[in-house]
Amino acid sequence: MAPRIASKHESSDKVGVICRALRRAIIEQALEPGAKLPEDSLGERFGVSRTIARHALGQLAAEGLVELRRNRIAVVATPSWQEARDAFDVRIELERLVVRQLAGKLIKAQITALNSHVDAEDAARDGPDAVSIRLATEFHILLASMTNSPILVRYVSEVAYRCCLTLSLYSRPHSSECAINEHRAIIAGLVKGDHDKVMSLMHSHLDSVASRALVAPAPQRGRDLLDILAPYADEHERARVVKLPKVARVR
Amino acid sequence: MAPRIASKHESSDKVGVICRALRRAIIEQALEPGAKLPEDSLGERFGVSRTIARHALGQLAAEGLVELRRNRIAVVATPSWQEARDAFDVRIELERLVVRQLAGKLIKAQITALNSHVDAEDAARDGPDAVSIRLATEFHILLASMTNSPILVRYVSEVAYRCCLTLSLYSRPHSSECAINEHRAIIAGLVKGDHDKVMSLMHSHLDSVASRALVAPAPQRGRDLLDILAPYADEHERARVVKLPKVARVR
DNA sequence: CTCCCGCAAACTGCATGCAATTCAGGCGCT
DNA sequence: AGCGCCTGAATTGCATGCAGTTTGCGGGAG
Repeated sequence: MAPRIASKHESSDKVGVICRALRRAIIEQALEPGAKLPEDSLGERFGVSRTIARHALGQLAAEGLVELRRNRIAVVATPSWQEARDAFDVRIELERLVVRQLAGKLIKAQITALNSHVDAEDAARDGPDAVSIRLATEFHILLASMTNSPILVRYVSEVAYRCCLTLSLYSRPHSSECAINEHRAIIAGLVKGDHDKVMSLMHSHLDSVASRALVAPAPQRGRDLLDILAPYADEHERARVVKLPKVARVR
Repeated sequence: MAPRIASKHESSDKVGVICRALRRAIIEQALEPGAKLPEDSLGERFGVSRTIARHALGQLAAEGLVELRRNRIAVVATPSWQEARDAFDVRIELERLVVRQLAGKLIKAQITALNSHVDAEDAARDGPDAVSIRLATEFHILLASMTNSPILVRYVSEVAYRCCLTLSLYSRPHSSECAINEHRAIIAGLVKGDHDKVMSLMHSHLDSVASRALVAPAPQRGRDLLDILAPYADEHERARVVKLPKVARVR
């Protein structure tokens, strides 16, 4: 097949494309924990060779989203309850750092962006759980990205994705309503600039997410990998990780 | 810490071997920031093909130790002063979590292990800086590994390595003496079990390491002119909305 | 002598091929 | 019928080959 010329100098990163697609499929629970990810199927679906698919799996494994056992088919990670708890513990500390850095320092455009993201969460409340879970996660990533600290962004993203994973393992039907209000409260706290207050807001927010999530196992079984991946195969690159959602498009 | 149970994110022997070797070479400053890492040289040196070397570089890039630019030779990462500062900020939070979890919970064997590690640091005081820096870093990783939280271990390791990198960039001749005493104090605090005390011990320890390391945002080692100029090149991209927007001495 | 252009070497991006290992299920044995 | 072995298909581990890009150097023009 004809290799397309890279019109955008960034989008010829095939590994990155696959990683983003799989990440998204995983956090939207299209790929459940334990789902198999054979290299050829992936390569075929995304139109690349096994080499590339393999490389992408390596990256995702480094992020903890995928488990890679030697000579075995890669699977979506299945974090144990304890690992999930640990992930939330780490996440709480990291996000406390995020809001501590951001409190009182947001500029207007950022506040606008946050508010419209939460509006999008609101709008998605009636939609599928998968989307609202993803949006809720992306709110936290959006927040982290405002620190302009690449390290912090990366770690918060990773750990948030992993927490998302555990949600799909241990959580029962999602009720995101309160989470949305808590997000609004956090924004308000950030604007107000009270460091301690907003840190404790974030802390209790994540605590409550964690305790809602970590109640009891509720496994469900899956479908065919190829079907699941079909919607993700050609990425609509618009939404990198977090971007202004399709609803309230500001500007 | 034994590589016995390699629940290590990355898969097999060969990639893991290369990663560990390079990590160590980097933190011992055998490979300075900016050093080139061509795939074939690596492959030849380690007796593997480029494919494997490439995969290893991908992993290290995910950890932030290596910079991977498309169609360009991979290089050892050269974190900016600000990135270094951010890394230390994250590290402080993570390690506070570590000691909070460990305070008063260490068993005798662990205490012994910690003490003998610090003894080793002591013994290496007269040796080359590289070794004592590595040992000091490994002390923190050893500590983290005692939490039995794989996530925490991974993040602490990563960020500690990155801080190490920073040290080789910005730090002047290392004086590890006080660090050793601080390590002993932390062990003592952990045994005693006073959570707040040991958290603040760790906090001030890392703070002092950071401030010893990040004295001035002026790199002094022989670096590429282009690297030095990099912060000036992107201009608006670099505008950090948070974090001392005014006082920052851009130089 | 300096600067610029262009070409060859070096290097990466990626696909493909082959050997080794695991997986699935059918057959024989008890 | 149950259990384990054995065999072929599926799948991974890894090396190599080819094409496209970058680098660096040498020669010619100014």
